[in-house]
Amino acid sequence: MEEILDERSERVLLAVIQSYIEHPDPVGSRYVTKKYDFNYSPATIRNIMADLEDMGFLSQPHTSAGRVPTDKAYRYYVENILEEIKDDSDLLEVLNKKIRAGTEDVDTLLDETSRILSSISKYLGLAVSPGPEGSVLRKIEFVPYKDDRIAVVILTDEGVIRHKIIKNELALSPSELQRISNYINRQYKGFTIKEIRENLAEELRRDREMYDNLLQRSLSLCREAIYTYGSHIFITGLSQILDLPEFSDIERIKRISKTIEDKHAIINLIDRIMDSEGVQVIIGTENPLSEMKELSVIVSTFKEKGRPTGVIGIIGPKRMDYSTVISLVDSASRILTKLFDQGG
Amino acid sequence: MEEILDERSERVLLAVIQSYIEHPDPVGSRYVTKKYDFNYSPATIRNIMADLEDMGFLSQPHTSAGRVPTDKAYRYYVENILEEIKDDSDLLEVLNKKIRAGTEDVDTLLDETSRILSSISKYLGLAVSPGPEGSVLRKIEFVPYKDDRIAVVILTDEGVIRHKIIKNELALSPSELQRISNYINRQYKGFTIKEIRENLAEELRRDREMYDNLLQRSLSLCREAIYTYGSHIFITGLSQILDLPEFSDIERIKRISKTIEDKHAIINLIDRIMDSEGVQVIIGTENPLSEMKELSVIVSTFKEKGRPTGVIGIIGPKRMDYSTVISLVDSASRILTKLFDQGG
DNA sequence: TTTAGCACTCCTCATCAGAGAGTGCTAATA
DNA sequence: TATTAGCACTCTCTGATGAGGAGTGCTAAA
Repeated sequence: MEEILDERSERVLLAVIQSYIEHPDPVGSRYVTKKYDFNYSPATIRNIMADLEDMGFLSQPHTSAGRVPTDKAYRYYVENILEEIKDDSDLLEVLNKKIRAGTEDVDTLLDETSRILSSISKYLGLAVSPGPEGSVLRKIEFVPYKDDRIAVVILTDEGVIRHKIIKNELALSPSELQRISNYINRQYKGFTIKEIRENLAEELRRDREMYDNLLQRSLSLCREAIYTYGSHIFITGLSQILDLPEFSDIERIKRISKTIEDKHAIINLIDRIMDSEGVQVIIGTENPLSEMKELSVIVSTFKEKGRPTGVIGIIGPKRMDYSTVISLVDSASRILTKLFDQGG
Repeated sequence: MEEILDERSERVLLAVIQSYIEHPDPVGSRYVTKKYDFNYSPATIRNIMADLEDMGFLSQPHTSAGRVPTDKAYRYYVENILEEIKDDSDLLEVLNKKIRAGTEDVDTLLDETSRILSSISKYLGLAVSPGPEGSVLRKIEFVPYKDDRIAVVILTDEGVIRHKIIKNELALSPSELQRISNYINRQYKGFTIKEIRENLAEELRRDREMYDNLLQRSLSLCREAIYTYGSHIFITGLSQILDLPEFSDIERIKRISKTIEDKHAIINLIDRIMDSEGVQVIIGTENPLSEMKELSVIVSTFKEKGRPTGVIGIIGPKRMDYSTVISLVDSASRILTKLFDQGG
């Protein structure tokens, strides 16, 4: 599967990619020799580049243009060539400070993180809050609100807070609500939302005949409360990437802004990532979302108690500065993980 | 101040504007006579158009092009020509249904409303939740959370729910927190957040010497809780307006997307509107935000108990279909107002 | 007061040629 | 045998040119 290039070809490939990352113009053989002072003539480089094209690493927009890296080239670059990840302590400082200064509500924190990632990288910042599997119930409160309404507040170990208003169809009194809160808290604290959902379905089925009135009420109320619990997704910095030369094409901008608005699709994408360790790099067509075939996505999970809970990342053009971005995402996820383990 | 046009000029102006709204190409005299069958020749129309240009209603991109309406023309159009507002009951149906089906949390409701306005109008949807002046405290709860954290939940009469995590620096016990909740609720229920803020500052100053310990704690905790309370702003549908021909210019798109991201500026704009009755139309350069000089903003407040609480609206190109959009915004604000007065 | 006629202006679009960048191939070279 | 110089070729890009068209303003006639 994995092709190995001899050192010389690799150097040429690296040169083409680097040049293309700097400015998105097709790279010619002469330019490569001059800029990266090879000890070979343009003709030799041309031969090598022709070989690289045959192997699928480079492509030509048209016969007499220079070469452009393919997705395969970027993949090879990320896998094999990339220098060690540098810890950019300046940026980390900013990130760290901002994160600590802010509120501790996870949604706000992630929104902020996404913005920071965007402003440092000049690409799109991405952050996804813990979903039902990653959210451990800490406390649930049923607070009487207007006449026939109840406000439910859910607090999780991870720091996610969610609220919801539901109808008080059974006309439960404040003291009953208090008792229900207590019951659910006793019963389900420490379980993930997903586990609670499943448990609840089970119990409701089982208790249908046993018919303990308050219990039934509690359970169905609780079910309603956590029914809509899901990840929140933050994508920020659209105006940043509009400055990039590859987005001078309006059709592209349209596609991208539609993709960003469709958060549903992105949640699906994220689900696949949750199982993997470390920083994930998804280049162009590797992405199952075809709308993102001209973009690369760099993501990493952050963890709480060793379990992946959420995702942060950066979305940018394929010709992005991978080493910087990867280390940035990596560092950010470490910072968040540390923060979570302290704060938990 | 207000110029009056004779009927014939007005008809010509109307024709130019309507044509330009249909498609953004400069309108020529011949086209006007043909399309809107005037009983005059192109030459006559030309003379009229030249007069309208002198008066500042029309302008020419270049000597031998047709005419384009100026901001002044749109203003005149909106003030004088616009037919009566039509109640588009189909759209209202959709809006009404969607709004009722959704949750009752105001932020979610407004987000949804903004999306609906956008999808119906094909422009940007705008919605702003009640700020400190428009939010009447219904209930505040201090819930013990992690070790040294308190979750504060604020419920308002309008249906806004806000939560915040604050540090429990004074190590207050759950029962103390309960007592504080009770105290604040008794004291401040029915006041707006703004009033509470002012009151709180006052009381804190007064009590500094009197020194009732729990009271002091309650007040400062409460202050911290409502300190950050502010409007939330929802602007949706960027990808919608990218399809419009006037946004085929990238620089424009950049400007607009930057403007949208800077919600701060928009909040300022909104503040001015809160005092006015009915639907407001802000055309191009009338807008204090210079970044929006190529856009028009149609907004209206919605009310609770006769008091304006929030704002909804539509942002689009200047050559928008004003009568439809105005009636849409008007209807939407009525629906929300009704909803609020029932639900309150 | 209205309109026909006309010269004029300016934009748009297609065409074309020349410059430039880059290639692949071949033959000479180290 | 690997490398390189040379060269013909291909393709894009740019700017110039010119025809066509839409629309105007002005003048003079109806």
